[in-house]
Amino acid sequence: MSSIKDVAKLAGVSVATVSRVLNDKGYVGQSTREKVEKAIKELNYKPNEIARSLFKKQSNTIGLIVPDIMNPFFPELARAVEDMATKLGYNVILCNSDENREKEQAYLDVLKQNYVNGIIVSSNTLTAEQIGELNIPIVSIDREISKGLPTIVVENKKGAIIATRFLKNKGCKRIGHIRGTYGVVNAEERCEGYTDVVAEEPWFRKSYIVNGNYDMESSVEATRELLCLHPEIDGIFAANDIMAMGAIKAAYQLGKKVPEELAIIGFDGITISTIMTPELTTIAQPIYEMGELATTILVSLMEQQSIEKTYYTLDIELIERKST
Amino acid sequence: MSSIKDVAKLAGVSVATVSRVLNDKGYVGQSTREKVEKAIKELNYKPNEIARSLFKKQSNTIGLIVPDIMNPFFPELARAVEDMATKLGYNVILCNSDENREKEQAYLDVLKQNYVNGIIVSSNTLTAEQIGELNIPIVSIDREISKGLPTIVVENKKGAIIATRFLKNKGCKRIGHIRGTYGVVNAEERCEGYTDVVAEEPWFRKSYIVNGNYDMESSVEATRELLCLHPEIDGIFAANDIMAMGAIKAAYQLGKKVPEELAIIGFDGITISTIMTPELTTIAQPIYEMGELATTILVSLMEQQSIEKTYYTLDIELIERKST
DNA sequence: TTGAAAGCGTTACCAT
DNA sequence: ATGGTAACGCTTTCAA
Repeated sequence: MSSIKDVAKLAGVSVATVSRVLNDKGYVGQSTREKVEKAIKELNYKPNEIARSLFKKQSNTIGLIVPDIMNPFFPELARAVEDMATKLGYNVILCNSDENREKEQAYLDVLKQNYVNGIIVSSNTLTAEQIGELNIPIVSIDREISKGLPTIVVENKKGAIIATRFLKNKGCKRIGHIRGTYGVVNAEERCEGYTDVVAEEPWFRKSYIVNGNYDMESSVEATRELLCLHPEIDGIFAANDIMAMGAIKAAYQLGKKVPEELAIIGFDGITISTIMTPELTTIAQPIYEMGELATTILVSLMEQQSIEKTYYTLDIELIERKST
Repeated sequence: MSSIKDVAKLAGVSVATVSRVLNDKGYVGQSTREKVEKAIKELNYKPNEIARSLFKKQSNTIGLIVPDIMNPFFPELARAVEDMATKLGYNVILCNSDENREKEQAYLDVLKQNYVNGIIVSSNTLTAEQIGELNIPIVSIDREISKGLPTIVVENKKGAIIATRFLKNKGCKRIGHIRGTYGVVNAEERCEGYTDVVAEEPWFRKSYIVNGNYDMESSVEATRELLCLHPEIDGIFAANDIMAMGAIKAAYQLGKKVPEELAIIGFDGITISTIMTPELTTIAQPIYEMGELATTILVSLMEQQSIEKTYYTLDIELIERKST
């Protein structure tokens, strides 16, 4: 790989001059510029980003930390972040924290050591102080960390309320809930929303709520338990789509017809939920938009542009399909 | 952030000494080492990876370029690569090429400019020469680029043959094929396998093969066309699971029962294929193993360890579930 | 308008 | 056993 020195030598100028044309900064004569450009092309020279980063203390990169890359929600989000980041001239490093505090901290260190300009994170272990110490722009997505931090979330509670009410209006007499991962903010909020709606029902008991881990397996398991314990259940609100899909599967295994005997509604609106049979009814988040918005805000922060607002609560939308 | 100089100053030694204890290289006295370690802890010092990379011309990072991060196959692969890379002490940068030549080239440049130690790529536009020019270890996964290059693939043709024969043995009289993306090697191979089995059938015509793009939408579309043109079809081999899921959906829309009136088999064995209703019969690739193997091989290459073999054709496995 | 040189944070070589 | 220093490839300040 040729370096700036090679270009300078070939063009018969100093490296300073080459740097100037590279960055379009400072004065450089027309003919000199042409010479340099010719040399660059001839050598197929590409600036060394590492050296640049060392000097600038910035690497033109943003980090994206997600808790579970196997949940389609996050690839969809990642896709949006990547698209927007590319558009704005940044690269993205995708990190999978596995919902694990140590891994997350390790990635944070790595990102910092690699001079990322900013980080988008979906975390429930990170605290506001930790972020403060990091001393680099961060936006939180999908999960609120602290009211004061730049954040993109949706109205989780409201969504859960809509979902549960919807089930009720559909005629469900007994509604169960598959909770999201214990300790995750949005899981709490969605559970609260559900509870708000059913708390007053005479039939309601704590055991109508079972724990899942936002993944399929745990949901199949949880749903089976739930349905064995409460065979009278005729409606389930799952805290995300993957778990809703797991619930459908469990219902199928137990010989319950969806939606005839059991209505199921999810949360997220991931693309894949449309190809289930039956297609999944869900509370859809504007996933792509969330990713774009997070990126835009982060970049504004990084580039110190003043922005009106950094905490966004996006709206969700009930999409009725065939599982209810 | 504190630098090596700060540590040296605090410990009352030279930066060279600090570097020695950091890397456990060269002589350093016991008491000196302790002083330095104390200073490191006190300052919470973390070496600057960028500076390290600049000197070493290596960034302790491997690049992973995939064509479509929305297809669950690739997150699963990415997950395996990431796990193994972390285990071996490397970070991974995930890039989504979108099956697009320019994006791919751009990422290749970016990775190179960032001194990645090696790259794992799933590509059908990349040529052997391009890779040679890159002058950095590369392993190709999921798609063969050239026989001479380190490669992890599966027996695509054999898998396709097994799939098609299986449909035949199940009693299907007319079998159609949803092809993968045009121009992608494994799509060709899978199509060949299918053709091998049905070519001699009296009913067979070219129009039993329709084109999909390895994604859901295109497959729904293609399947509808196929079934309208050939309503007599009672078996479909889709070149990947996502398209098989699309086919199930299309069948459902057209009022065809799966598997009673139409058997459908996919290819890949992605996790999500188990939660369809009906669960998808598929030719499963050992996805996680492929990712691990690719990473192991790449790292061996990077660390110049001699390795016996670099071209791996892994075996596939027919998993019979409910869609056939 | 251009060039020389310092500096970014490391590592490794050469002295001592 | 330890320290000084050149070098990695770039940007920017200061002089000319």
